Amino acid sequence: MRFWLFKSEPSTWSFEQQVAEGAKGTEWTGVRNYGARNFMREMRVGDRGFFYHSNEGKAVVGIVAVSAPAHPDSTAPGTAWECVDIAAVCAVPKPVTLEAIKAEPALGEMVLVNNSRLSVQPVTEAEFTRICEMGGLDPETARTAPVPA
DNA sequence: GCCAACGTTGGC
DNA sequence: GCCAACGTTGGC
Repeated sequence: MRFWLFKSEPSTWSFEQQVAEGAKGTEWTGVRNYGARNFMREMRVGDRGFFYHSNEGKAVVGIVAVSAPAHPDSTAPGTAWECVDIAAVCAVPKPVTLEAIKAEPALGEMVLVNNSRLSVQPVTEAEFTRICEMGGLDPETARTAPVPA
């Protein structure tokens, strides 16, 4: 299992909206960056990720799971762009802010810190674990809890 | 609202 | 294939 980070402006698509969509999940459409697309191609069903609110909140607010592998993005012309489907697993009890992430030495190598504009990013297992801890969420639960219906 | 960083586009 | 111009993102 690998770990990822999905970034969204809450005014466009929030974690609360993601939760409301349930286990089937939703297409993570709109990514128009080749690096981000390539990461989505590497994703497998069951991989876990963080849901990050950019601009407003600027914090990791939830855990998601990949519910469908990469497929053409129906909102893009042609088939050059792809997306995966993701489903909400659970909220992070204490959202982990960008400020807190930057202040944590163990997270200094995160893509979020070093390339803040990439909207889909890989996260290492160590980073995943540390952020769960900071957010008051048992990392084992974050990795293994089933997606609620 | 500003601006820096970055990715993409398009002219050469 | 290079690079300047431009648009967008996202933190501040």
